[in-house]
Amino acid sequence: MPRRSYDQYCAIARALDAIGDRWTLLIVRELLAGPRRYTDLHADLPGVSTDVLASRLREMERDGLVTRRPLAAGGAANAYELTSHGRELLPVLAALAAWGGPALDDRRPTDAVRAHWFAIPLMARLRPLAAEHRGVLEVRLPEGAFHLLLSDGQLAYRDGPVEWADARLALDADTCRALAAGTLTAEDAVAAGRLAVTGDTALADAVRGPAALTRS
Amino acid sequence: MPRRSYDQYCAIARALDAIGDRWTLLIVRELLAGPRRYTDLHADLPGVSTDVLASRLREMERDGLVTRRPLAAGGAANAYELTSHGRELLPVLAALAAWGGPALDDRRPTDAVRAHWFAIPLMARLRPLAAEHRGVLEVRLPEGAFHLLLSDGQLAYRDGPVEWADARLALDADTCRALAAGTLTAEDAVAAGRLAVTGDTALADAVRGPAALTRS
DNA sequence: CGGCATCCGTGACGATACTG
DNA sequence: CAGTATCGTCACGGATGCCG
Repeated sequence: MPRRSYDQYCAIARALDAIGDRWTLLIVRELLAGPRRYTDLHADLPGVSTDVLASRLREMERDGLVTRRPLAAGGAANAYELTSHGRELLPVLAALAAWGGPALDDRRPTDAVRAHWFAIPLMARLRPLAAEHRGVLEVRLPEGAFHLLLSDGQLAYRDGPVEWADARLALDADTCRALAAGTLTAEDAVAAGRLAVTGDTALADAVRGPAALTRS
Repeated sequence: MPRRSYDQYCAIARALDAIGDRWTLLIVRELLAGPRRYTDLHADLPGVSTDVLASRLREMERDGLVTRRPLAAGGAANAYELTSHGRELLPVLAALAAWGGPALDDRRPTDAVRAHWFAIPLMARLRPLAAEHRGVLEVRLPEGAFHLLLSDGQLAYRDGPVEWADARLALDADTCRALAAGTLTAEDAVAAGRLAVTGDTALADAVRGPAALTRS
């Protein structure tokens, strides 16, 4: 809850009391990729000032969204991690991503880009796949890599590449945007040389197949 | 988009650029109940200052979320109405309501209450009903009334009572909260005298029946 | 070097008063 | 009724400094 509460007996207003402040939901987006350190967060949230980031993390800890854990005994390094209450914000971020996706049609020169920012939009389209497969799907973009964890219909993502993956995608940001938007199918992207799918697992075959990543 | 953009090539950041400002999503919540005038909005958004409300409406009009329409020729009265782009924010509000619902467990004496603020949480639980029935469902609380429009799986809500309804619910705010949270079934609420369902239509029977408004 | 705290300029916010 | 004008306060963003 921010300094200024809406003071309304309304579920939406209560939610906005907790996560309506500037940067808060973007911090959740970062922490959904796994535990991160202060410096990592600051690097992947271009534009946030140091004091605002520290202040938000403190508020989120107080509100039970985030826990702070020392990385090494005696060291000053902390890892910030979402609580289960914080992870439950994924549907909120997914809804926001679905609504804001079309606004990615114009890419401004001032825009920062990180690979894992495409994880949530992609997850929305991979949900049917997650119901039938489990495994690790790595996604490589020129800007970096992230990987998706599929198991029992559950989906999660982590930042960075991974040593072993059931399937790997290689593509650029615009292709990733088009796949997530449903304006491009994986088959068409492969045929156009914009997407490479590697791996000889069932998951890799499923990603290549016509059932996944179809046009919306 | 606010004066301060996040400048991130990310669907979530783009969405927050458009609707992340204070009060914006609550204005959407109000306008989802149908076209409203400035004074109506101001009355149902306790705490918002007049200039901020006017400023938000201007920004939302510029961003294509809202249209302004003169009510009478020559009169100064305008009606603000959501565009289809604005109405597509309903899933975002539904996700926020689902996440923020548990926070309604503590009702603070400073909290304002409006009946139609329960519409979105209730709609989430009535979605299966909307797939099978069409009609108008009025909900009366001590604080006021609203009604839900069901047709072909679509759900919408309007503020205020309605002349004719297929079914009417009468209950208090806490019962409504419990029904929306899934901690109370309609059958139990009727048995406890906390809920009255009137109407002799199929919709009324369905609301009374065990299939709708069950425990979560 | 990571993790903030402090200072400062700008702008957003909230309350009140006022106007066509 | 439907906003605009004014003003004090606070939040934000940028830069810098401190301290283990």
